[in-house]
Amino acid sequence: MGKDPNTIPNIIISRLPLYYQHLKNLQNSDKEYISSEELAELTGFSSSLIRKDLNHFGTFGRKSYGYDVYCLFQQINIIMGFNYKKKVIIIGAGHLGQALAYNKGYTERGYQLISIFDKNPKLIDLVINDIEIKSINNLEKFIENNRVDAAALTVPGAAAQKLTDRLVEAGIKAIWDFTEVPLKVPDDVLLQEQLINEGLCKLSIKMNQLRNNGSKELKDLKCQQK
Amino acid sequence: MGKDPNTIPNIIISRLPLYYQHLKNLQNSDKEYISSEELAELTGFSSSLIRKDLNHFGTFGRKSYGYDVYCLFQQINIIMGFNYKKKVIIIGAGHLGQALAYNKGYTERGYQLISIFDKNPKLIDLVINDIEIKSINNLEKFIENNRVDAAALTVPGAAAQKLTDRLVEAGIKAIWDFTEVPLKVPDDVLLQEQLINEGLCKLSIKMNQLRNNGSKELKDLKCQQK
DNA sequence: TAGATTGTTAATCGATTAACAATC
DNA sequence: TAGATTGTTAATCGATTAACAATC
Repeated sequence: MGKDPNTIPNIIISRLPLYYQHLKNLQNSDKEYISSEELAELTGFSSSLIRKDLNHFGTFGRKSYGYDVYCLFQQINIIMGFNYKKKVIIIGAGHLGQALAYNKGYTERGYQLISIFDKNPKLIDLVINDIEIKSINNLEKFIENNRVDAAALTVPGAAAQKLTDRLVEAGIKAIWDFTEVPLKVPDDVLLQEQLINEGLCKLSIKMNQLRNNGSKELKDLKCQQK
Repeated sequence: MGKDPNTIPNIIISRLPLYYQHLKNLQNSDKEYISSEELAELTGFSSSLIRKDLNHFGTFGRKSYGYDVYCLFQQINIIMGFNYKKKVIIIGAGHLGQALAYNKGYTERGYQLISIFDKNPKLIDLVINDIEIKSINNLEKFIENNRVDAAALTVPGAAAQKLTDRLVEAGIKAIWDFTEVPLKVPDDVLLQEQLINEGLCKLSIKMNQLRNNGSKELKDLKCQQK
């Protein structure tokens, strides 16, 4: 699977969202062409790496000009599958689930948010950003009657595996997981973790390094017990 | 800087949040020891890599037993700087900012959320999770009177750079950035991107690969124009 | 034409894995 | 003791960078 020559290497996949982000932002500029060197400046990756990443998918550049900003963005959209329409639902209408209902990121990435589910009777029938919160009791029926390509999971950790099982059982093949608990899914189901607090972790680590002046103190730690 | 032998390699930093997550979840189990092989099962990293990562910081294991689940968690907390207290504010009380006000991830990571700011008069004085939304006009005064270690930025892209400049000017050294626009900060300010839609991107790429049966069609793309 | 910048190969660098002695 | 599992070295693997011919 990882050896299929047609599979995109994970290391490239990890950089694609950032390429997308910058090329999207460049669409509003008056820039027609951008060089790999300028993209390097923006993304922090080396120009050489960028040229190599792009050449994995095809030939996009124009020698001595660079890359056509509009065209490259179109190609990145194709590579990321954004021109393919996907329907998504949100499971859990708590604070995070509601915020995700207002997220502006779906459409440009080819997603359409079609429903939100919760078990709390006080939330059911509430309308969030034009989308009515439905009872979780109706989840299976809804999936049966509507093509649903992906589900965002924003429920408390304790409920997460049970709801995952229901989603899988109902035929969902892609889960965007915001819970911070380990979930089990069959091999044919895509499980994408979104560690909402990852940035908080990394900032803490880096602040700590600065405090320690190069984390000298993080060198010979020990577990005390025998 | 990257060559300082006391600096934690970025590649290890990138794995630490996941180690933390799993060790935290293990605290509630009755497991006393965990082997690198079991951690490999949980995290998806190889046991060899895990042992090597941990040995970067010290000696935590017990031969033939594995790692003490409680003690290793304590050490990871130290490594990540979570036992050091940090005060954080949120800039932007929109849907995402409000959801972040309810985020349960601060305390366990050593953060304390102390204030939220917005420019919308309708939001000012509103209380979210016991925290009063303050006018952005009072930002500088607040930072002057309170130690603030980090700021979460959840404002519209158009306002992002201006507010970043104000935060930097006021002395903030760490920014947790949820905007999807490129921000400029001085070298001594930590800027941590949190691409909220990254998971949506990766799911789309992977769904697309499956559709294309190994993305054969993503091999010889071209920009049409001459 | 001279200058710029790509696409791509070869060289380098660094990260991961395999293996195993040490030892609990 | 026999079995398990660490810590660590050496070997391998893969990713990044340097370099440059091609060419716009």
